[in-house]
Order: sequence, then structure tokens, then C-alpha cells
Amino acid sequence: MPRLSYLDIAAILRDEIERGVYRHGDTLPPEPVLAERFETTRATINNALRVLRGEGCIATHRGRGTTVTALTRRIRRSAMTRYRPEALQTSTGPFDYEVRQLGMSPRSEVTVSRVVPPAEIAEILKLDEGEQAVQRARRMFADDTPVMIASSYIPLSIAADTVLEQEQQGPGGMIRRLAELGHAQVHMDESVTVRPPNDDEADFLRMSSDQRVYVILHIGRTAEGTAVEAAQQIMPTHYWQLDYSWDVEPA
Amino acid sequence: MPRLSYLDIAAILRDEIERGVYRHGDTLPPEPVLAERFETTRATINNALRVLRGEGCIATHRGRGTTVTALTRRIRRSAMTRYRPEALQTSTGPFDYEVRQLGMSPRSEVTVSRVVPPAEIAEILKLDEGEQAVQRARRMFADDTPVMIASSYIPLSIAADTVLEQEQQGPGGMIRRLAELGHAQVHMDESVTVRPPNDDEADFLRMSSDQRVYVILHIGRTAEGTAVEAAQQIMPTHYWQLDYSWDVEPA
DNA sequence: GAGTGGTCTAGACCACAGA
DNA sequence: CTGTGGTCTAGACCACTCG
Repeated sequence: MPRLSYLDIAAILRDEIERGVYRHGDTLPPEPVLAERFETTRATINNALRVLRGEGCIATHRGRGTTVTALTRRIRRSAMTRYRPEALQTSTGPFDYEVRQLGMSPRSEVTVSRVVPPAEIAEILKLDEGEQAVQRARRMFADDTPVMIASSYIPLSIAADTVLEQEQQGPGGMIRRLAELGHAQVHMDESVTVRPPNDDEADFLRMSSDQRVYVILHIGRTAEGTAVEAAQQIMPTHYWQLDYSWDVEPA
Repeated sequence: MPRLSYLDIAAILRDEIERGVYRHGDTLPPEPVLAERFETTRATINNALRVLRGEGCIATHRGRGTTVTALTRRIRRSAMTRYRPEALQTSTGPFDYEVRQLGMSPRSEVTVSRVVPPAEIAEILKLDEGEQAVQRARRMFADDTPVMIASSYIPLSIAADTVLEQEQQGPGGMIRRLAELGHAQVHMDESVTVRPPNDDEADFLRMSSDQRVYVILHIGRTAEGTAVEAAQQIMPTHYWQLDYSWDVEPA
């Protein structure tokens, strides 16, 4: 019998996970045991697990073991509905809706502070070098699995000493508050890129460097085209699907 | 002096690439040479190169060596403009525009055939089990670097024996032709996910399994909501940025 | 302290590209 | 043929988690 390659082993384990031999949340056998089962060494098993980790099937933790990832389906982030007035009416907000769609429980933690934003954000908000902005940082969970980091920045000239510097926003969230302050947003820009997580992101999102995050840069603009809010959202690619839909004029 | 970890080595090499010690297109020293330089073994070098490969910095080819990736900036795919009538007026089409924006030369190859589409596509187009559709497969290049695989599917009931089964489409492309055939599209849906490339994709796009592709499912609908075109686009994440922009009603 | 996965060493064989 | 990167073996040390 020919030896199995790490890809073969990954395929076998993937199949067993899909067939339910290992359930979501289960712990896989330790690497030495798998090595024995497949008549190979730990290095090869480690390689196979890296493949599955990259796909988001499993998560490995030193000292704790290898567990099958909890999320069955991906959370669907519907860009066009999540910023619509109707979506904002609900006190819970679009993230809560998106997570509940999967039958999971949403939770989030907010931190508000004044910071000098990253250069990319400062440029969008047309801030001077070293100028501060209000940062609203949110860490979001689905059933206690961390699934998103979002940082919104609003120029101090708009947000200083307003409700935007308080943690609780009330129904309609930031968009509604900004509108009430005379900065109604009528246009959104988003760009999507993908990269490995940095150390902080990997730590909070419990990711390995074999996995990837979406980086979504979201910009809200007023009728004059001024950017009044710039937000960066970091999400593991294996947890999310991004949905967009729009109307076009017929050709 | 402490030994360097593969992450340290990756960081050093990344820095050297960014500083221009190795230029885009250059070949890096072979792994045994790097192993000697960093006083370690090939396995550790291999590990370091895997990190850079995952970021899209380099590409490794057995027998040929390791080269620095050609693309400096990412191609920007602007979803909302690429399907607008104005964008379609130009005979060249949106992909050509997007690539030229980077100062590169676009090229694409089209293959038209009748196939039974993947289940996901068949469901969208409401095809019966085993029913065929017209597939227009495009492989796209920027300066001879393969950057995208796109497969559009149109139901046979619409496309059979029409200009849609010919390779050349003329100005306005498929959207215009569909409109002329009485299937004007007024609504677009797109979903974005990310995964490792499959073997075919990795082969054509010259990717390794450490890298990732966007999978964009694009659906064009008529005023009645009928899907008349479903397309799947596969693009290496390290080559592309996805842009979306839209208007919202004020809160 | 025992068990986990992360990383490394030293060496080997292989598939593949190119002269 | 030589040199490349891909993969594997056998063994080791380490950091981390948990009882």
C-alpha cells in the first residue's frame, strides 16, 4: 500500500468532518495518534491539518488540541440592506440580524475613544497630520465565537462631545445620530481586500496565519460628497459571505 | 546570537523585496543558499517562503525557482461601473479598463460551449436537472499574468442559436445583446466568498494552495426578477480589490 | 507534570524545468 | 544531466493548557 500524502490525509479528514464522524466543536485526535493511524510522522499530519485550518474547517490550539470549527454556514453580510433606514429602525442593528439568520446569538462590545486614526482613514476624512478622531471600536461575536472587528472613525469636528462619544447609541445607530447632527449620509463606498491577519487580529479572532481576513473599508458620505464616517471591518473569510445587490439602467 | 524563526526570515525577505533589493520579476536565491545565509535548514526557509507566498509577494515553481510577484498594486474591480451602460459603450469593456488603470495590457480568451452548469448555477437559472446552458468561459490576463477566470451561463432558451453563441460579441457585450433579445437586465446580485484554489484554478492562475481566490457569483435579473445570466468569477485575492459604491436614502 | 500543537534539525527522495 | 522546490522521516526542544 502506498503512503498517503498530506493532501490525501487532509481529504480523508475533511470527508470525515463533512460526514459527521467529527461534529462541530469536537476535538480531533492528537497529532501523534493521527500519525500512527496514517502510518506517518507528526510533520505530515501537521501539514495536513494546516490545509484544513486554511479552509476554516478546524482550529488548532497549542496545549488544547484541534477542534472542528463551530460555524456550519457563513454569515451573510448584506451591504445594501444593512445601511438602509428600515434596517436601522430595529434597535438591534444589521449585525444582530445577520447572525440570527443562522440561528446563532449575536453579542458585541463597544469601546469609544479619541485616537489619531491610521493614515488611510485620516486621508479619507481629510484630517490634518496627527489630528484626532472619535474611534468607535466594536468586537462582535456569534455564539461566543469572535467573528468581526469593526472600527468606525468620525472627525472630532463632528463627534466631539456628542452622543457619538457615548457607548450606547440607541435605535438607528450611528447613521441616524449623524443625520440628526446634520450629517446625513446618502452615499456609501466600500472596498474589499483580503490578507493574513495581523497578530492582534489573529489573537482576538482565534485565527492562524494560514487563514485570511476580509478588510472592508466602508465610507459614508453626505450629499456634498464629504466623508463623515470611515470604518474598517476585519472578518475571517471562512465565516463570512459578502452580498451586494443593486439596480442598473437597461443597456 | 539567537536563531531566526521562519517568521523572522519571512519578515527580512519581505522587507528586502519592499526595499527593492529584489525587484518585481527577479528570482530569489535558491533555498539551500538562503538556508546557508540564515544558518538554518531548507525546511525553515521553505516555511518562510510559504508565508510570503500566502501574501502574494512571491511565487515558487518547482524546477524553476522563486520569483517576486509582478503586480505592484491590486487591480480594482468596480462592480457598479462595470455593468453600467456607459462602461459597456466602449468596445473594450470594463476588464480592459480596470487593467489599463494600472498601466498594464489586458488580454482575454473566450470559449463558448453548451454545458450542464454546476448545480448552484442551474438553480439560479431555474434549469431542470441535466438541462444545458450556454457557457461563455473567459480567461483573462494582465501583461500575460493570468488574473481571472470568468464563466457566464445563459439558459439555452434564451441564447440558443443567437449571437450569444458566437465568440465575438461586439460593443456593449453580453448585457447589450441580452437586452436586444428582449432580456434587459435591471438588477444585479453579487456574492463574494474566499477559498483556496482548486487544481485547475491553481494551474491556470499559477497559484499555490497557500493563496486564496475570490469566488464572485454574479446574477443579472430582468425587471420581472428572472435571472437571465449567472456568472462565476475566480480571482486571486492578492491581485484584486473589489469596489462597491451606492446611494442610500437618508436616515 | 503530562499532553497538546509549533517549530526546528539533518538528511533523504522525488517531480519538474531547463541547458 | 543538474539544480530547483515539494515532501517526507525520525527525532528533538519548546510554549502553552489544564488537571
